[in-house]
Amino acid sequence: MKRKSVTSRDVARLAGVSQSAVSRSFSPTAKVSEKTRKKVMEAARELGYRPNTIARSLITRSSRTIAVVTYSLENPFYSFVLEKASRFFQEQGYHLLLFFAPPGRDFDAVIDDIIKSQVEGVLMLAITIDSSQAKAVADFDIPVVIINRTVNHAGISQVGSDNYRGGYWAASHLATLGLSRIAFLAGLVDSSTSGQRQEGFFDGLEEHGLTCHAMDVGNYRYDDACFATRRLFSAHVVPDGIFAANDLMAIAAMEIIRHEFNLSVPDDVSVIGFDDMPMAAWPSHSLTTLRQPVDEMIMKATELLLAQIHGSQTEPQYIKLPVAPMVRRSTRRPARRSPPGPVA
Amino acid sequence: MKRKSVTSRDVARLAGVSQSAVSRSFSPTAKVSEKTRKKVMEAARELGYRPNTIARSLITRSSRTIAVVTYSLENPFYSFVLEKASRFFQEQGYHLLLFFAPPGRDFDAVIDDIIKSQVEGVLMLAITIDSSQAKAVADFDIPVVIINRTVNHAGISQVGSDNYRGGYWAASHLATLGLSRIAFLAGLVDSSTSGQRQEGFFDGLEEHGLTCHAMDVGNYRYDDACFATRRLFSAHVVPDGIFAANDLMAIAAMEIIRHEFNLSVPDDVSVIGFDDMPMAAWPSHSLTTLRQPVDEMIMKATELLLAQIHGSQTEPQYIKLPVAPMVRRSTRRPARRSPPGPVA
DNA sequence: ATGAAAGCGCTAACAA
DNA sequence: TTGTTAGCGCTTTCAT
Repeated sequence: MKRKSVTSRDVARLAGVSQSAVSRSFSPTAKVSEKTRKKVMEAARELGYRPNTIARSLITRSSRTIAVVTYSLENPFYSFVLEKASRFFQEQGYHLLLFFAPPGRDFDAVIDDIIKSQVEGVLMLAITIDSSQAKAVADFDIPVVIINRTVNHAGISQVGSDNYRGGYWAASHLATLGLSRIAFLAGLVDSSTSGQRQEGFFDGLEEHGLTCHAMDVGNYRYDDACFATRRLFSAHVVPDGIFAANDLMAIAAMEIIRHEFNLSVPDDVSVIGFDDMPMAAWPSHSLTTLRQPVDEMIMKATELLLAQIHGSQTEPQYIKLPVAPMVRRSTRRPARRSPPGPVA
Repeated sequence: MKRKSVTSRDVARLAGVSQSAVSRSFSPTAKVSEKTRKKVMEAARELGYRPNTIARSLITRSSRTIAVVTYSLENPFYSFVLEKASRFFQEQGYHLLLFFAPPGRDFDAVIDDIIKSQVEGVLMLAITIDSSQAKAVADFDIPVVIINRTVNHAGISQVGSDNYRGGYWAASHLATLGLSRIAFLAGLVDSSTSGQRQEGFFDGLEEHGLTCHAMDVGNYRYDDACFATRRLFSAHVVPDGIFAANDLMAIAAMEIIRHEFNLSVPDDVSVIGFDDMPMAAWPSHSLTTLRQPVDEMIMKATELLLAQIHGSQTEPQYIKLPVAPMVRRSTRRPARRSPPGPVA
């Protein structure tokens, strides 16, 4: 049945019905007699007919397509989010258009591309956009939900977790361990997440009468985090605690600390990450980290986007979910306190 | 300029030109006077006009869209491939439609979906399809390239690496190390890759007068590989060498061997993987593995798909690239041979 | 170089 | 229930 393009007209002709009868037969809600539908389906099968989704989209002005935008999949946290969210939308009958943010900051072209492609919604994964870009999309009435990044321009729904409190907890935990040379390994410098985690971290240190001993930037990437760690540990006085703005960088730091500087984690250096990606729990790493409720984030984000598409939710939402500390073996045991019994 | 839908007619009216002039102005190849184009662009900007890609696709019958199909992104190897290939197509001006294979074997619905969406090509990542499914797509003259899986039905281009020789090398290497209880950790049982690696592995063992000591299945997944490893090491006689059909499973095996059975890799057990994903080189794992030339695979696959789309390459290609052994520290040093000098 | 007109393949009124 | 008709927004002849 190899034919270049079988249209509903061809099917109609073969089935001896009108072209609109064919259209109706392929619409689940339309009312067609069983007899007609059967004839149509038979003819369709014989010709190998498939309704042309593009033509349908043009007239219904609904593409049933959602754009997902991400900047990289190096971090397994985001490939996980991508897969989960995609499967969700796929189950809901949506198609997924995937966009990668280009290396530079030239994001406008992608925004333009997204608008032209007539998607019904946009899901952004950790994409930092500025307010003019946000406005460009909003002006086209395309619902947008952004995961794990906040943008100052209102009008865009955001789902994230409590980065500030996460950073604060990290500082408190390291301080309570009795450490004093605590360093921060930052993510992408212009990302809201890294900024908020840092802020909470600094405030937490201050609360314990400490200041940040050193700081470097790993751009949320493995390689960059390795370089940053080498710099931190080439200093005259090396850190005894590190808070990295995500797990990937935390693991990179541990690799370097252990295998290049021959120091022990956690005996010489305690390390804390952020995300709790699956790998963080692998025994080799056993990384103490802040768990982002990723399933809940995905659920909220996808449902929110769908609600906005269906018009049942017009106000943008700003959802901040709590993070949960996962204490594992990359941080040392707390300093000995007075025992519970009578003092010795 | 928030308007629900600005069409080329609206722009034409404002610019005082015909609708076709607008269309031409947005087509790089069309011949329009500079004056007209300027007027049009001005009006377009003022109204916030964006050409409707869907309408364009309908008439040009070219969607400039490619479908990428994958079954999971748990394995970083595939998120890497996905990202690289996507960026390539994006740079070539194509859109990417992302499909995940459903959990069960019900792949027909996805195939149907892909055909209906009028994509110009399909890139399958490690997707096992049967010949009827392959035929369904081929009948619609949609070019397909499969990465890392072979399908028996001809007519579909395939890009992979030499799984058989990889398996053979793994067996030889372990045998040369003087090991004798060598086990195989299989991937997805119905995948061609796992089968071919196993075949080469078994033949390699036989060549050295060995047989496979034990075998289990890890489905290419981390968790399943952990379970499989536990079973292998709960046996009366435990393996002293393992060849896993991919890196992810090999690393899982090492985690279990080291941290649950307190054995040493490589002193007690040597482990070999397949893929050489970036993580394999991390010092903690330092996994001996077979490197798949992933960049080359992506390049070949994307170029091949493009060539088929443009009609310059009609015959399906079957490309098998060589793999390269990467010897790291998860396999022990070779057994001492007679020294190069005079025998002691 | 420009405008008028004819569709691309489909859905959705409207009649019958 | 069915067929007829009118577009969806665009590209592309064909005259001018």
